[in-house]
Amino acid sequence: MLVSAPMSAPVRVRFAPSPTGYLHIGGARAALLNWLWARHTGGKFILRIEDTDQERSTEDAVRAILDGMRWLGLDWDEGPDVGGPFGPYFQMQRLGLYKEYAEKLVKAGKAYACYCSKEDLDAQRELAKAEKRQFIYPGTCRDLAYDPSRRHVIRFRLPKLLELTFTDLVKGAITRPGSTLQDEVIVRADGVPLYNFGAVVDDVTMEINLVARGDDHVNNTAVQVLLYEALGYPVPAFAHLPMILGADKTRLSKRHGATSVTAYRDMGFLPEAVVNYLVRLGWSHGDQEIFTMGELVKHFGFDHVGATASVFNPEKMVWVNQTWVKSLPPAELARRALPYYRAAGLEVEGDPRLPDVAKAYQERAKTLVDLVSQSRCYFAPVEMDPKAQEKFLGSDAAPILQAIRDGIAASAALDAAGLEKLFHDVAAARSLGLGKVAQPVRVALTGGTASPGIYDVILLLGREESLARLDAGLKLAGG
RNA sequence: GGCCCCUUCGUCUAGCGGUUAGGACGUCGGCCUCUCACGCCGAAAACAUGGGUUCAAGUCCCGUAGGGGUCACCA
Repeated sequence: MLVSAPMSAPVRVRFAPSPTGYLHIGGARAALLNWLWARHTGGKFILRIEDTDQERSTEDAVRAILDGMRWLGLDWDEGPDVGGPFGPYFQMQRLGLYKEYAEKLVKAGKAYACYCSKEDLDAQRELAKAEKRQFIYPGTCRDLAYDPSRRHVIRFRLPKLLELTFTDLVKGAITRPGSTLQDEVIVRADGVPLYNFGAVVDDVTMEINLVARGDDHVNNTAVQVLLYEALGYPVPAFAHLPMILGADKTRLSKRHGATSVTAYRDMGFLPEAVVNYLVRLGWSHGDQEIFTMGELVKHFGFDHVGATASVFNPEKMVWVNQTWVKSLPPAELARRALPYYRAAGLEVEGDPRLPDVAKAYQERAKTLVDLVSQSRCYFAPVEMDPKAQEKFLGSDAAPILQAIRDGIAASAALDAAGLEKLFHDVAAARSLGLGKVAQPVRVALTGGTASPGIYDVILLLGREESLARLDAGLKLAGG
């Protein structure tokens, strides 16, 4: 008989990564949705490290995952570093617990020792494959006497059943024929539990009442439901989140480019934007595209998580990021850009122009890296683009540069209105369009053809630097 | 191959029996303009397919096709 966890209990959800690599996009989304649900309901978000695969788990990966989550702003109420009442939160530190629960099952006849060798089982699998048969463990050791002195694993004794149905919050009812299930190994020969058992024991003991995870786990769920029952605990609610695919519609992987969240940090994405993009991949709230964390917490629910896998679209993520870059207060944007300036070798710390630079560039920068590279001319010598020079700093530019130079040198105080008058006067005196005046000046001042409004550029550079660069430009123009 | 899940513009999606099938990214055209952006206006672009149920189906049911996932002493 299935027992459902009472949903009136405070929500306890978890993210349980295995530390075999960095925090990837898919894991980040699973973590995010769990976190949002916990915050939405006022429940708890637990972080548990499933490090029972000793071959592949590393401490570096643990660090990378915690890093990624912190960067995204996903704080956990219980877990590594913060502890909690149901710890420890690393599975390898909970071995005694699994042993205890496994022994309970064995004593109750719900699990048994299996002495089959890996080699033997592999051979049986091969044979089945050759005969185009499905291999299901035949229960060879089901009724053997328990002999702890022989090397053995523990297998779950599958109850007789026609089929098993559980309800998924995003996919609805999912039914699995009992004939496709088998006596799964739940504890290895070395006493370390396997995923299906470790996760269930932990979810039970940590009082998790909603399990939201990638839908690559749907096929594990039937056995897990049976394990909850065998252990005598209520079954939690499940929400299986569709995969994130690459452009070729296969599961997102390294082949598809950057897949770690920290790679996006390094590329100059804002965490708000990554969160915003990831949540919209599969979840929606009407037509709204841009959400603050607060709005997400307010509106998020599994009822609007779609059941279909979605393709990761880097262009749209860039757009989301750009939208966020535009919306940050300039001083804040400047503060966020600091590490990226440093990474680019630019010493900008304490430069009072920073917020103004950010303001001038925030609607043209798609990322923080972009912001830095576009604005480096204020913090480093001009790097002249040869094509720009050839096109705009010819001999005909010399008198224009000279006129602007003289105008700036003669002006009492530099301001936008004065500069506008100067440029218009210079243009009018020669019957030129404003562009004919502004472009050579822009190239002389920035080294390129694209920049914010020319008056803003001059104001950012200041009188001395502007004059110096105009002089240098004059030299190049043969003036 | 068995089993499970999925199927609205190229992509992310709205839709929860009656809509000119809406929005967003991207694309294309135009406006704005000192460049680049931003912004604004406009265009092309979708219900995989075949049967049902119903007065009425993108919405419900079944089949087919396609896609994804999973079949370990990995998670």
